[in-house]
Amino acid sequence: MPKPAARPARPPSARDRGTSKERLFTAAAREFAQRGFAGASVDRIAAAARLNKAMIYYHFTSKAALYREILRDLFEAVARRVSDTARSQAEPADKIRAFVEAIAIEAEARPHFPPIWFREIAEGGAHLDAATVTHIATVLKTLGAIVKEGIAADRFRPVNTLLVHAGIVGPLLLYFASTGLRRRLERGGVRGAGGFDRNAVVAHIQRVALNSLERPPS
Amino acid sequence: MPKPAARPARPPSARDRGTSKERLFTAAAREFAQRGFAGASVDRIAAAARLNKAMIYYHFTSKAALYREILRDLFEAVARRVSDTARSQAEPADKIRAFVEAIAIEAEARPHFPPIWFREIAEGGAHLDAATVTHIATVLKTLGAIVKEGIAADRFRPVNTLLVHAGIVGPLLLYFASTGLRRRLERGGVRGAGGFDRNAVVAHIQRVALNSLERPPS
DNA sequence: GTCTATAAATAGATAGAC
DNA sequence: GTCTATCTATTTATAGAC
Repeated sequence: MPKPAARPARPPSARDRGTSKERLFTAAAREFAQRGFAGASVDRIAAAARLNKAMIYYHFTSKAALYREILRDLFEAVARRVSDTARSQAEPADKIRAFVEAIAIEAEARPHFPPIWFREIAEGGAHLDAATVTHIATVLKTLGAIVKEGIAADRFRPVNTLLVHAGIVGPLLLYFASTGLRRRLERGGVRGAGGFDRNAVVAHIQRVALNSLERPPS
Repeated sequence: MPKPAARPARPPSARDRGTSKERLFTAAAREFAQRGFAGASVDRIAAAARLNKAMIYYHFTSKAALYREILRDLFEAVARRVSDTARSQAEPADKIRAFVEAIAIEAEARPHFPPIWFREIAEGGAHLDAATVTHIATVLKTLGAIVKEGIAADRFRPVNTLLVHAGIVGPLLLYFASTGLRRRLERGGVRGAGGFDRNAVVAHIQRVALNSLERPPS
């Protein structure tokens, strides 16, 4: 969704929130996350938004365009939050912690983020438009700048940014995307798979990422 | 594919390898990895195997059953290789290294593994049958046993097995599944995203995993 | 084992009334 | 802005000939 656009106060009727475009957008994000691009049905999206299918083609031009818009919105938000992270005067180590926290916050704020991102990776980024690629590049470059800063200050060892990124984003997305699967495994006899403390996960990933970066104090 | 079944020697004609069932299985794994379950078409699978669509229903009973069989085969192979890893007399640290290597080897031997696994996570494990869940549980339990052994020997700190697992499997799959996407990013201006050394990735993940586990030598 | 032909359902998309 | 009705293509699946 481009801009939430300051809306006048409205009776917030339980299930009837937002403009028709917003409702379609939300319903579509959910549907694409659950079923993937090919598996998603414009009929189901419209029904979930309590609208007719034709409204999707009125507000967006096609199923593919709607999906691209969701991807763009998603990475625009991630890129913005991550960028804010790096602009502070904090220590490099704290910036790494903030980077991890930023990804986690976006993954929680937009539950469709981890599943959609996993699917898009599997598809080789087939649906990413140029703007979205730019946002992803921003995330990578921001992390790269933090790492570089830490190395320059002799706090970090020289480590490839993409390895650091994979070490943070891989586990984080795996955790947030696997809620449903972990429940399934729990039922299948893997004890402890279902319940999991969000803060413990974030703290662990922060610690591991810093472990891989920081020089042992001399 | 249940058992490769000792086949008599056959003229290995360039593109005509294997029984019709094997060809369908291979083509299907590729198609499911590229397009996901919903996006895959039985017509395309059959065509890629140079067979008719009806043959899929002859050898397998449905598209869903074929997909489930691929998932089962995949995790059976992973579980077996990982189990072999833990049966040795090696040090706990070396077993962790071997675990990482085992996942990497399977991901390379079956290129459809990482994308299919990402998609299945996104779908909450909807297509996993009981046997497959057992294999996944075996992988988790094997890693758990290694961690426990290391803790008992006072070499590892007490760390939740699922966190260790996420720290290994998350980055590894992310790396192997993102080959296509990284090329796309490289073209989009992220230098160094495309080229990447497989051994460097595995070594890094081994090091990071052990960092998060091992007690500092006293 | 392998094929053709076809059934039956569902998909994305559009025209046009209101 | 929102709807109904419909077109067209594609889908999974099956029947039955060879």
